[in-house]
Amino acid sequence: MKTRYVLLGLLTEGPQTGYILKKLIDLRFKYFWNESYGQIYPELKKMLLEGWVDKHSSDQAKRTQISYSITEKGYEALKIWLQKPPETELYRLEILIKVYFSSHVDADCMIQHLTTFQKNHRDELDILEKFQEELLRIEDPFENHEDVLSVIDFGIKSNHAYLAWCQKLIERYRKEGTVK
Amino acid sequence: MKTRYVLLGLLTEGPQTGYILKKLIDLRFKYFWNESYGQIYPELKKMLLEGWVDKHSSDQAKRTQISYSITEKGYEALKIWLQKPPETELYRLEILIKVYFSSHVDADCMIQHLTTFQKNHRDELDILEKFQEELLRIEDPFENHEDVLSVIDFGIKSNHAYLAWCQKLIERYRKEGTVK
DNA sequence: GGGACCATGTAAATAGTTACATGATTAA
DNA sequence: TTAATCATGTAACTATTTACATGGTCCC
Repeated sequence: MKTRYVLLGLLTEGPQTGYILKKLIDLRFKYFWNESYGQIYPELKKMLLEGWVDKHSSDQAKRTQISYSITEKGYEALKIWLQKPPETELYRLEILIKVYFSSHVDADCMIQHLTTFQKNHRDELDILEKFQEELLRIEDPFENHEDVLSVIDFGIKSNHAYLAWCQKLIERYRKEGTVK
Repeated sequence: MKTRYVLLGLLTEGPQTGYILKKLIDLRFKYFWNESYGQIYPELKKMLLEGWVDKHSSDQAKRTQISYSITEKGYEALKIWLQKPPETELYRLEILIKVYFSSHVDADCMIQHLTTFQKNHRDELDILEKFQEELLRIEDPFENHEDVLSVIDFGIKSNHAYLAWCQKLIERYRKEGTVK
C-alpha cells in the first residue's frame, strides 16, 4: 500500500484531482514509479473514509471535478511512513533475463534488443538533464528542489551506468556475430 | 507471464525440481528478478499441460521429488520469447519516493535510510565481484559464462552508480542537519 | 528428540493492469 | 464536426505474495 503515500506526498503541495495526480506521477516519477487510474481513484476514496483527505467537488464550468486535499491526520500518516525504513526495491529487468539466456539466440537479435535499450536510456538521460537545468533556473516555492535534484541525480547516474554497460555489451555481440 | 520463460531458461541446463528452480532464481537472479513458490509450482503444472515440459516423478529415497525437463516445444517457445523485444522494465524504488518528499522529515532520518541503502548495495557489490572472480576461474560447461558475466557487469556498474549517489546525498543531509 | 533444511503444494489476500463506459470541453 | 484531451470511475482479469499445511531426511 505505497500508492496512498505517493498521493499524500503530492497533496502536500496543494489540492488536486485524481486525474492531475496521475499526470504528476507520470511526469515526475516515470522512471522509478507508476500508478494507474484503477489504483488512484479507489485509493483516494479509501483515504476519504479514513479521514486522511478531504473532498471538494466543484461543478464550476459544468465539468465534474473532484479535488482532494490532505488533512492533518493524513499528513501525520505520511510523516510516519516517510520515517519507516524503505522496504521495496523492486527491479524486474527483462533485458537481463534475455542477456542471461542469450546463448540460445543469435547475436543480431541481442544487438537489436540492446540498441532499443540504449535509445530508451539515452532519451531518459536527456530528459533528466533538461529537468535538472530547468530546476536550477526556476524558483523553488515548496523548498524541495534539492530533493527533486537528488532524485534526478540518481536517474542521471544510473542511466550513465546502464549506457556504459550497454555499449560494451553491444560491442561484444558484434564481435561474436562476425566470428560465428 | 514471464515466470515460465525464466523457468524454461533454467531447464535448458537440465531437469530440475520446482524447489531447486526457486533456489537457482534466488541465487542467480536475486538482484533483478524474483519468483515465489506460489508462482513456480502452478506454472510448471500449466506448462506440463501445454507440453512445454515433461515430468519425472522419482520416489527414490522415499522423498517425493518431481523433476521437470524442457521439451522441444518448450524450447521453441523459449527461443521465440527471447527474440521478442523486452517490454518490462519495472523499477519501484521506495527510497526515491522518500528522498523526493524528504522535506517533511528530518535529515537524520534520511541519513539512516541512506546508510541502510548503502550497506545493502555494498554487500550486493561484494557478492557480485566474488561471483565474477569465480566465474573467470571455473569451467564453462554450458558456454554461457560470457552472458552471465555481462549480467554481473550490469549489477556491478549500477551498484557503483547507486553508491556514488548515496555517498553524495548522505553528505548533503549531514550538512543540512548541522545547519538546522 | 529437535532443529535445519528438503520438498510439494494451495488458499486467500493483496496488488496492479487493462479495457471499457460515460460525458464535457477545446481547438483544428 | 471531429479528434484530442479533460475527467471520473468500475469490472474483470492477471499477477504476486504470504501464510499455511504436510511430511521426509539429515545430523547433532
